[in-house]
Amino acid sequence: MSIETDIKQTTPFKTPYHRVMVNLIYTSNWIADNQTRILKPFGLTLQQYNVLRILRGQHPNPVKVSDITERMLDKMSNASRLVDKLVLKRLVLRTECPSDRRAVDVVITEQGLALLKRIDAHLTEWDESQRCKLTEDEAVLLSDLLDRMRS
Amino acid sequence: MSIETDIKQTTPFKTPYHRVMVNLIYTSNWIADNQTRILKPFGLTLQQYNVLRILRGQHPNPVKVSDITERMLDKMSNASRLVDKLVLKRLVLRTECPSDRRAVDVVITEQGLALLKRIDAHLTEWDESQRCKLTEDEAVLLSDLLDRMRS
DNA sequence: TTGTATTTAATGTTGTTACATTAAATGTAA
DNA sequence: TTACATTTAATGTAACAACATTAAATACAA
Repeated sequence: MSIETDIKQTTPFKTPYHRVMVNLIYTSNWIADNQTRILKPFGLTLQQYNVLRILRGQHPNPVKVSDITERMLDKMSNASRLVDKLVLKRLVLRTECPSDRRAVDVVITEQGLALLKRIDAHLTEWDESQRCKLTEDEAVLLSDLLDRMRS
Repeated sequence: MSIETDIKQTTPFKTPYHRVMVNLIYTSNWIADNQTRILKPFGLTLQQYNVLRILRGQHPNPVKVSDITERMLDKMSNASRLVDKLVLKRLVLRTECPSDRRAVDVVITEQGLALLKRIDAHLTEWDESQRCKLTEDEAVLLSDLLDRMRS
């Protein structure tokens, strides 16, 4: 369905550039909504899930809170409080970094890894179900266009 | 810059499909951040701005709160409270819908239209500055790929 | 070493969002 | 009409985000 139909736009967009901006935000929200719905039964927000993924990417090495912030999709202020939540759920461990006592090392626990594994099955299923809509070449092309947009 | 560099991704994405999902959310956040920064001096949030645009699109006809909700880019629960804020700033008027007393008609004021006009100049300037990054054909292609992704 | 700037994480505050609930108006079927 | 379901907006709430500030540790230059 075209973006105009989706948002019940009555007047046409001024330019294809404006159309693509609106379409991007709409599509991004659509993806985030889908993923949030999948994560909800597991008691994780999208952001908490992203933090866990970052930690798994470095496992078994620790990641500093500042590094987590840098790598989050939305550069946000609060990796600290997100890690708090994950510590409460015993999905990560927080320890003082030995080489720099300002910094805090965060590591994903076995429990965290196990949860991610269960969730990945569901998210992958959704990914697969979407996959047929674009060919692999089109997915590559789309990513390249996005990269150039931000360049 | 490629999405991998932007988010300091160390391990490659599993598939081009996964890459495009991450890239989409990242790019959408990038656009929203830019627009939010432009709107801030005018005391509007991105959502409030979007509501005003929807109202301008129908001006001088009123739009019901439920219609606003339907047309918002992120289908959110709170058009009601957003309209509250805009009423306080005298940018919109809220009146009971004569034909259905459950519904509430919202209309943008002259003051609202004037503010939008001032803001549009700035946002258009940003749009223009970004425009050279994609040709018009590429913008059309990008929108089409996004539409198909959601199809 | 000392003083100053910088980095890092945590916290305080304010506003926003997500979700559930409420209350009023309307639609509908018996 | 009456009873019941549905629609609509508003509100209560808890969690979250944005932004500024704080406090501690470190870097660095004089």
